Amino acid sequence: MKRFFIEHSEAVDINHCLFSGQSFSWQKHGNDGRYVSAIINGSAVVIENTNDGGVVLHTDGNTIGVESPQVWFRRYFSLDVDTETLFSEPFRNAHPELALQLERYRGLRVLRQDPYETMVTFMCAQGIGMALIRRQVSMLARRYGEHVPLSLNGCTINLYRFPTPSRLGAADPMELRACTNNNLMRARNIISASQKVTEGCIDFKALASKKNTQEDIQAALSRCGGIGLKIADCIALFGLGRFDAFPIDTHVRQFLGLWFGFPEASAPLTDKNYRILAERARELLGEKLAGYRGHHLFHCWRTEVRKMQAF
DNA sequence: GACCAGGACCAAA
DNA sequence: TTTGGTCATGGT
Repeated sequence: MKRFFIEHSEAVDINHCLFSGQSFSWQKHGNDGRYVSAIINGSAVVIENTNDGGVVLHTDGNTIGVESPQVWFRRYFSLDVDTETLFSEPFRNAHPELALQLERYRGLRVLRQDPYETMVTFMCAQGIGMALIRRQVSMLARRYGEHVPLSLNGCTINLYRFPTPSRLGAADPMELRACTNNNLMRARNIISASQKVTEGCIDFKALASKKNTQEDIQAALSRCGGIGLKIADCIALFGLGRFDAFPIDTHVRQFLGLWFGFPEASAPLTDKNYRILAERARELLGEKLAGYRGHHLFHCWRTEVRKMQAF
């Protein structure tokens, strides 16, 4: 493993990032949890938290994907977004108590993750708890992903690459269902969507283009079975780097009602109501970074109000 | 034992 | 257009 010291002037709360950014593949190591590991863009990556204005990045090569580790870190943790001034002064004045709570999460980053991995992961996230979601993703990688043993400080860590689209596309649904909470429909949906990626019917690079509106992306992705508005928006936000996407789940709906008094938030989340709420949220938070800001609100809500289990 | 957990989808009203 | 049931299982 090679070591790269990554200095960053902006605050980065790695642990919150990795949980909140849906990075189910990360693993924590050591009693103090100082080391976290994963395979990103085909490279083994270990982040060592130094808590002194930097992190040490351990990788198995000089690049991650096609980028240098420094460039990768900046892009993956979206350090190009200034989270110090994420919420405008008018917003902070209008919601002073909330603004104070949000201060604690300034180091939270929305990650730019692999779109295919993001897609499959969120397809596993329907109507069940976090523990089950993480287990499904972990089982998929173990059963269908390539094994990568990693040596760190004399200990061996067993990592698994996330399966390729062609591997999952060729899987037997009856076998795959063991990894999808025994849900046969979900297994079939993942296989079908993976085939679409392999065949090029779903082209993430083209989808991410700024030329596409949120509606375009939602329409293209929800042609896949098992992907509705919410999952499509999650793929856009976390996998396509579209920080204007604003996914609304049960938690988002709750805080839109409680914190901002949106009357529509008390109604069920039908497609029509979803679109109304998303539009109102974009008006409140600004178009360009609505999803990024929404994720800070989400994480604050989950941590302060609805206690979520730790990373 | 009930209820909820980071939904999608179909049929019926 | 909205409502209700279904898929599934583990934690509280």
